[in-house]
Amino acid sequence: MLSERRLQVLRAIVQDYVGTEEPVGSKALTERHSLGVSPATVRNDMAALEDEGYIAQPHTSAGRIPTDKGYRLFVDKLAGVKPMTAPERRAIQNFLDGAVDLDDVVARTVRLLAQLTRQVAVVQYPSLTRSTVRHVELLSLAPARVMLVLITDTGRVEQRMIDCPAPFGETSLADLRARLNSRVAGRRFTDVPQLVEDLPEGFDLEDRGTVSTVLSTLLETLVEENEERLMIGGTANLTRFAHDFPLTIRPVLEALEEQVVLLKLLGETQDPGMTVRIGHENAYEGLNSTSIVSVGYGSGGEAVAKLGVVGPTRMDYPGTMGAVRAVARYVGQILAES
Amino acid sequence: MLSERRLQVLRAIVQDYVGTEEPVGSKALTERHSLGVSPATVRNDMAALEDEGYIAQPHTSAGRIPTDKGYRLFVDKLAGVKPMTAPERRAIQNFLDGAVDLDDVVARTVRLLAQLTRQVAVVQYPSLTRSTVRHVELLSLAPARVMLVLITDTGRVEQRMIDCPAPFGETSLADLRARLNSRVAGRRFTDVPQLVEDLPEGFDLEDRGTVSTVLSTLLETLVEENEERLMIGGTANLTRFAHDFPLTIRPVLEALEEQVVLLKLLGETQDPGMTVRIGHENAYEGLNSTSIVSVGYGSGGEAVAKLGVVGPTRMDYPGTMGAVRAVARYVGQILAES
DNA sequence: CCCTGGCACTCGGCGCATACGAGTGCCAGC
DNA sequence: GCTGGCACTCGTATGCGCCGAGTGCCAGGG
Repeated sequence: MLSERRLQVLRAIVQDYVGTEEPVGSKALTERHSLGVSPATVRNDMAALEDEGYIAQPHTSAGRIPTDKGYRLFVDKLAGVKPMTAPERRAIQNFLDGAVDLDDVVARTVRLLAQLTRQVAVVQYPSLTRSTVRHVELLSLAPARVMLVLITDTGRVEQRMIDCPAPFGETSLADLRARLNSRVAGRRFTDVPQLVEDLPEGFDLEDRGTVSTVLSTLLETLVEENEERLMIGGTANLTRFAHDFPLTIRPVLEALEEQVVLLKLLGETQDPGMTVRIGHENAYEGLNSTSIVSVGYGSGGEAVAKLGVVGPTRMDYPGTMGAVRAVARYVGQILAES
Repeated sequence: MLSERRLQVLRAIVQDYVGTEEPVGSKALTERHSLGVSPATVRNDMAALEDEGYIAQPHTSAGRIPTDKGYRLFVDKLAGVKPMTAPERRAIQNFLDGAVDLDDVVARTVRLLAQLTRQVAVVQYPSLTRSTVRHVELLSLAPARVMLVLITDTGRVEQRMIDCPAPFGETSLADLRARLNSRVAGRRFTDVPQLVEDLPEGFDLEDRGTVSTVLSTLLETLVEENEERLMIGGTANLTRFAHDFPLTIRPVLEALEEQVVLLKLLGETQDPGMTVRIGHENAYEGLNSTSIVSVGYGSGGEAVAKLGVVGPTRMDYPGTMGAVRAVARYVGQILAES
């Protein structure tokens, strides 16, 4: 177990390193923080911290920088979440209040997060898995052509074109629309398959083929859309910490384009609260020198999706966590209102 | 007017520079291209080309690199469009054929363009301005709450929530839906305002407020959605030509996030064919060291949106133009089919 | 037992001088 | 108008030496 002072030393190292982006030495530490002890003592503490793997030297006889393990301890034990100031909270609310639809909410959220944290922001579209069906609409575009429109309670809309095996009358369509909605409206997506199973039986023989086609398209849409989408913003911020590496920024950009990877990382944790994944804790190799701060958000108490930021491991964790938490909270409010 | 050989020298310089990314000298030129003259002669030609502003020296006594003006001449007069090979064409078609909806078409197009050109790809969603209304759907979610869903002939769907000034019955809604569609279905967006102008008059006094609200929301949606959206991909490719500059990549990333800027640049040219904007020809400062190759695409003969790539001015113009043109053609086919 | 000041040592970064070589412009000759 | 030759330029690479921040270790003192 580390002594209290050594923890303070670690905290000071993290803070200084995050601020200056340069390895921090014992002398500088004692000057900038009132630890009440001499550099020599700090050196001993640093040696101990290094033995334990919390900090490391990039080169012999240089200052120390925190390791992933050091950041982990910092986040878990040494740092709180820095709350947003009142003006910041107002700005967040104002900015989000102007949104006109779901796309706009997500787009604004991404911009906002990117600006607040000056890092890359990632916002997952509200998930369909935990959502409910608000309405299913069927439109006849041609005698044997139907458009299926699925509307969720989060305001998301998905549509599919369906080529029917046989012409399908306007009255049959209205009938199907009514029966379908009476069964699935307000229900969870996961429940839909059972709910519509026996629906074709209520129709004339000639229409059953079309009804089945429509239903299977609906189920397909539900499944496909479980591959949720992401919106990403603030990639220009990557250049801020790229003086050392076009080498490091490339895999990050690649990871950001591979939305599957990001979705997996975001989804991995079931923790309802905030998650911080530091450096090598991210399973994906290209993100080994970044940290991801994410949190669930949703309209009710229930989280329906995640949002977060991707930044260098040397990030301002308290500030970032504060911003992420605040934004998630306000987005939840906005979604609940609409 | 430049002599034939001098044009050949310019062409050789552009080709070599694009290949090697290094300033090209007179000796290397004669070795790699059979110009039939000695380096000294080439030097004279190069001096002439430099006087005319087609090439420049980064430093005294280094090789020459093409200027924007040089690239311009190259693109206009010296280079053709390199057609895709048959296997490439097949690959494009296969890749695009798998798309399930409009979002997917656009997403696949972006990926494809980025991979083919190894640059940043930009695809504008099919524009609503030149599109027609396929269907307007109205859904009653609560007594005084209506959802408006607008479906375009390109398969795009937009939805808006409407709070009605007064409760609105299911029958009135059905009535409005029918009347609205009979007027606007199949019509161009730009024509919609006149077409619905007198619609409220056919309704009971108590319903007119709601009808007006719905109509104005519809018109609003049309206008708002004229701010078209973009999808961008392949940003990781920026790092390929960034060994010299994290300084150059940043403004490009910023420009890519400012979709307004890109939309403006894409929209600026009315040329139905391919447009190449080289370096400073781009009005936006951050893109002064990039070139944009863009072309319109659409389902009929008519272009409804643009797509293209953003890359360094030192790009392979013939190849890029070939890829852009081919992709645009196939996307048009896909859209026409659906 | 822990803290402290002192001291020798390490090593990366910076400035400087030098050498190298690619490339140029010019000129005289064919 | 093309060519070969030649002197010149200048950016880059290389090697060297210095400097200083920072360390580890140790002996002494509370």
